[in-house]
Amino acid sequence: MILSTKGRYGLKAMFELGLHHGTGPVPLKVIAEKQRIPENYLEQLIAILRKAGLVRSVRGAQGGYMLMKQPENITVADVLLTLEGPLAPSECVLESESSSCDNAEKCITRTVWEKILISIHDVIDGMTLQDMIDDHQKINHTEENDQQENQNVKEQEMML
Amino acid sequence: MILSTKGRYGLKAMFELGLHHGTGPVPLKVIAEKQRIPENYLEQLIAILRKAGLVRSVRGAQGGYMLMKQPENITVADVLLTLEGPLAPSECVLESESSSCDNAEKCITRTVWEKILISIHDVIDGMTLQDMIDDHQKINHTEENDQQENQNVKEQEMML
DNA sequence: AGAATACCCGAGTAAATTTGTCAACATTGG
DNA sequence: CCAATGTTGACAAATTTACTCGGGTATTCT
Repeated sequence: MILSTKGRYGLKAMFELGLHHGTGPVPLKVIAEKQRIPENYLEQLIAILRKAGLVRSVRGAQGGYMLMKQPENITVADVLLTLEGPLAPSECVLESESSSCDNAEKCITRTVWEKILISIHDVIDGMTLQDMIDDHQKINHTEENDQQENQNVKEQEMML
Repeated sequence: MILSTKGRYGLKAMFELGLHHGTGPVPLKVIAEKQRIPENYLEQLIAILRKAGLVRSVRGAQGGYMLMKQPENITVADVLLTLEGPLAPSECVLESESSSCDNAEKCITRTVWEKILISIHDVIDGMTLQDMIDDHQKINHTEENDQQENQNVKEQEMML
């Protein structure tokens, strides 16, 4: 697996927060249950996201977490890079270590890693939480366009 | 890092074999030294590549390894998938496990993983060992086009 | 034949990472 | 106050990585 559960759980959690954006803080417990993430573990992950400035917390009863920015201003890359670190196929294509690859301009495999890295970033930089929410709405509506609206809400609660 | 040393070492080794393609078997020791790979470890990796039908071996003195197919018929994907397994960002986008994602059509993060997977495959399926060799030759010639040919050979030995 | 060379195979393992768990504490709303 | 919730840091089992090692087998050269 290319991504660890950190990135996978983290994006799910952020998507969940996106769904509830503008409706007050969402408790950790709720995020964990709806997205099927171990609550104690999510605790650690969301702390990382908070320190990175992607979510903010409200302490105390009726507290919880909410997105720090609008869903259209948070990319998938923001979330994944925060939790996973750089998604480089090989260390030699990290900006911080460009000098460590002593024969950088001669290493042919390096150009392969660069192309992979670029293509990954094409995807994750170009996709925001809002895009994910839009996709989600679209799927929901095309599948249940003859059902009641409150049913839609109930279905949303079950999304992975 | 997205790839482990298996994939990274493996592609380097295959590239090295590509450089020597058509000139008889290359001993493991030579591959290991030129590509700076621990010889004992490479032994294991190349065994996997051999079982996958990507290289063949010639035993005995003056033996070694060579590509099973032409460099233009071996893709980067062939090598990486053999050594790393599927390069899926998440297990839910594996063909073998499509049913394990019980809410497959509803899981929005899954569509993100799918897009990443597709973009990675666009790169690795579309690139062969011959492409890498061509790139390598091009770099070599533009940098040393006024030097002797035997110097070129010596430089090749030093490539990572 | 015998030595050198090379591949083959399986066990072991130290270090790092992953994937959590747990407990105590701080803060807030009612 | 007290119940709900976030905050923090320590701990740890399980897995993976990245090898090392040792002995065995096969082939070729001289």
